Amino acid sequence: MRAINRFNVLDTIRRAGSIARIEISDRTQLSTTTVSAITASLLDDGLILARTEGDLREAAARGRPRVMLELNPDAARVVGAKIAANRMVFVVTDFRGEVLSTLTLALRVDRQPIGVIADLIEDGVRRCVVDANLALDEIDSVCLGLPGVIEHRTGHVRTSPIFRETGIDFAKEMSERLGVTTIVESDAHAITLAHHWFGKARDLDDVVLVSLEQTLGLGVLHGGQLFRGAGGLSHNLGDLVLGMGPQGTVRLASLAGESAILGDQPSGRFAEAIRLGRGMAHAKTLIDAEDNALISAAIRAGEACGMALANIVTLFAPPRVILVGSSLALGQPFLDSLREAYSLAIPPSIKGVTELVFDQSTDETWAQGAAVVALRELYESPWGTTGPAPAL
Amino acid sequence: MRAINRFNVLDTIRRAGSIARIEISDRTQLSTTTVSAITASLLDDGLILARTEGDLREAAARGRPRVMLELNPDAARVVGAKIAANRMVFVVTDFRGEVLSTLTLALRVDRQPIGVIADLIEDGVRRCVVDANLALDEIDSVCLGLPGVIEHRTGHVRTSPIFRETGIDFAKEMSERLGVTTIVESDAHAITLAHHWFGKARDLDDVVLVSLEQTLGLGVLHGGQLFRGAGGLSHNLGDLVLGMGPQGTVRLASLAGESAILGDQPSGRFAEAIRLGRGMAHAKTLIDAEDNALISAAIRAGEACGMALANIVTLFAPPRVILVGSSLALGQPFLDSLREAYSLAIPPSIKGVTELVFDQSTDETWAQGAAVVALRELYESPWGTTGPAPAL
DNA sequence: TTAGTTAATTCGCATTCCGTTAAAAATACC
DNA sequence: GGTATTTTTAACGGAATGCGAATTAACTAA
Repeated sequence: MRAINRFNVLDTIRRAGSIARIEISDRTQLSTTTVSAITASLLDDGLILARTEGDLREAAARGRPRVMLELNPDAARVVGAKIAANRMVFVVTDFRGEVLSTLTLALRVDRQPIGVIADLIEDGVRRCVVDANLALDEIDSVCLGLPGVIEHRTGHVRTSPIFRETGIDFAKEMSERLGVTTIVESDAHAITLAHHWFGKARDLDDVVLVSLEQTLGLGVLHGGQLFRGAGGLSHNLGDLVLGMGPQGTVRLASLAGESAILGDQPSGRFAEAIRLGRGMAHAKTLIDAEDNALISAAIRAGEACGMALANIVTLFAPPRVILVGSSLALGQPFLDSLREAYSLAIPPSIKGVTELVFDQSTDETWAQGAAVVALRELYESPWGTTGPAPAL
Repeated sequence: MRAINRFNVLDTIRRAGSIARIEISDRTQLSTTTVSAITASLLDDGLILARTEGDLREAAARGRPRVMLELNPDAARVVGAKIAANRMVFVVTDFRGEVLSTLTLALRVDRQPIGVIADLIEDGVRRCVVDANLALDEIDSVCLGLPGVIEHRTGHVRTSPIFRETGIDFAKEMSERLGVTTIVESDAHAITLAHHWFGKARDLDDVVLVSLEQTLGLGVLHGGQLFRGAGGLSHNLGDLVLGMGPQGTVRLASLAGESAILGDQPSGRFAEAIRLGRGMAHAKTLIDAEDNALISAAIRAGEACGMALANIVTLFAPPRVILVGSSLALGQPFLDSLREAYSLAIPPSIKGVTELVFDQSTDETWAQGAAVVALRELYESPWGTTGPAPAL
C-alpha cells in the first residue's frame, strides 16, 4: 500500500517537476496527511528536495506560501545507451533523467563477436561515467537499448542485427563485466519512454511509437506501462508480412529497412556515408538532387510503412502515434507516400482516433530513454522505505 | 485494500470452483485469519456457500475435514447475448457463469433500423429471462456482444455490420428499454473471456484470440485483462490491410470475410443456407464434394488469415492463440492453408513462442462470454462490503 | 498590530493486516 | 472411548496506514 502510494507521489513529483504538497494531494487523491507523511519519508531518504521559492500562484498569494518539492537529482545516477550497428551513444543521467554527460562512438559493431561488442560497450560506459566526473560505483543501474527482439525480463537478446549469435543473456554478461546491475531493452521501447517522460507523449499514458531505423521497432505504452509480449518480449515491426510474393514472404524490413532503401552501395561516397551512419542524410541530399532510384525506393518504403502503420493503428487504436528514426530524414517523398498510404489504409471506422506525429530525435534522446528504463525500475523498487514493511 | 483482497479471494474461489480456506490462503498469500474474515463476510453477503462434503484429499484424510467454499450461484443473474447478422443467441447465467437458459433467434437483422434491432433484442432478453423462470428485475446486468468496432467504456457502437448507422449509444438505448444496466462489448472480446473462464485459456492470463466469423475480430488478454484501445475500443481484424492492389487497398475482410469466401449467392439452396446462418456448414459439404471455386476461395482465405495471424503474433507474442468462428468449419483446405501461410510468415525469431489452438465454440459459448463480461464488472464492484469502508 | 488566508503538521481514531496462541470442531486410528 | 491430526475460528497484541480535525506556521491585507 505504502509502496504504491510512495511510487505515485514520487511519480507525481517527477511529472510536475516542482510541486507543492497540496497539489500532490489534489492529483493523487491522497489526504494531505498521507502526502505529508510520504513526502517526509522521501525527503528523509534524500529522493526529493524542498524549495521555498517558486510558488507560482498569482503574485498576490495570501496565506502560508507553498513549499515546492522536486526530485533530488543526486538521489541516483544511471547510464543509458543506444547501441546501433554503426554507432553507440551513452549518456549518464541523474535521478530526474537529465543528461550529465554524453559519449558517441562511431563504430561499426555489426556482426562482431559478442566479446568484442561487449568490450566496446563496457569501454563506452566507463568513459561516459568518467566524463560525468563519477566513478562506476556511483552508478545505480545501466540500461542498454538494442535493436532487435529483446526479452527484457530475462535479459536475453533473442535476435539483433548487431549480433551474429541468437539468444544471448546479454544482461548477465554486462552486469558481470561492469559490476553494476545492467538491463537490456529494445531501443524502440527506450525511445518510447523517452517520449513519455520528456517528449511528445508527456501528456498521454497511451501511445504507440514506431521507430524507423536500421531495424523497424515498435513501442506500445498502455496505461503508462510498456506493453510487452510474453517474457517481456519486444516487437519487431520489420518482421511484419506485407504480402506473399513469388519468392516467399515480403516483409516490411525488405521494403522499408535501411538497406532496402539505400540499396547495396558497394563503394564510393555513399557507402562511406552509410558506414558512418549518415546514410539517410546522404540519401536526402541525393533525393534533393533528384536521384530517381532513391526517390522511388523512398516512396516504396513510405507506402509500406504507411500500410503497416494503419494496421497497427487498427489493432491498438491509440490516440497518438509517434514516428521516429533516421528514415524520417528522407524527407518529402518518403513522408508524403507514407501519409498517403496511411490515410488510404486506415479504416473509416477509426478515422480521427489517432493522430500522427513525426519526431526526429537525436541519438542522445534514445540513450536517455534507456536511462529512463533504468530509472523507472529504481522508482518502483522499494528503496529504503523508512518503515520496515517492504513492498508486497 | 479490503476491496482488493476481497476480489482476489472471490476470484480464487471462482477459478477453483470449490476450495477450502486453507487453500485460498495458500494461493493468495493472505493469512488464514484474513481469509477467514473475508470469507465470513462473503458468506454473510451471500456471495459464496459452504459445503461440507467434497474434500478431495486422500481418502484416508485425518483431522478436521475441509469445508469447501464455492460461489453462490444465486448471488446474481446476468444476461449475455451474441448478436450476429442472421441470428441472436441469449443466455441467462448465474453468478458462476453457468447457463440457466438459452434462446436462439434465427433472424436476419442485418442493416435494419436501430429501433427494429433494439426491439428484437429487447424481446429476446425478456423471453430468455422468462425461460429461466425469472423476472427482469432479478437480472443484475445485461451484456450484448456485437460484431464490429465497439467502445465498451462509453457504450457506443462505432460501426457494426448489423447497423446501418454509426456511432450509436446502444448501451444507453438498451438500458433504458430494459430498465437493467446494459453494457455492450465486441463479440470477440466476449468469446475471449469465455475461453479465459471456461475454455482453452483457463490456465493463462495472456492470450490472443482471433474470431473468424462474418466479421473478423480480435481479443487480447494481457495480464488477465482485456487489452482495449483508447476509450475501450475493440479491434476489427477485417480492416487489416494485406496489400495495395490496383483498385485500392486489399483488406483481410475482402479475402477472408464470410461473404468473400461464400461469394454472392443470389438464390438457391446455398443462398438459403447463408440466410439461415449455415453458410459455412453448407460450404463444407460443397467442398467435400470438390467444388473447386469454393476450395480455392477457402485456400485464399486461409492464406490471408495465416498471414494476418503471423503479424498479430509478431506484435503480441502471446504464448497461445485461439482461433474460433464459423470459418473453421470449412475444414482442411482452409485450415491447412492457414497453417502453412502462418508458418511461412512467422518470423524465426519468435518461432516456438506461440501455440495455435483451434476451437469450434457454439453460439451459446459466445453469449456466455458476454455474460462473463457482465459478471466481471459485478465482481469488481464494491458490493455490500460488510464494513463501512467502500473501495477507493 | 490584528485579522484573515492558505499550507503543512500533529494528534487521535478507525481500519486492516499479520503472527501467535489457544480453543473448538470434526474426523481417523488404536 | 481416548488420542492424534487437521481445519477452522477466536482473541489479543503489534504495526502500519490512512483520514479528519485541530493546530501550528507563514505570509498578506488592512
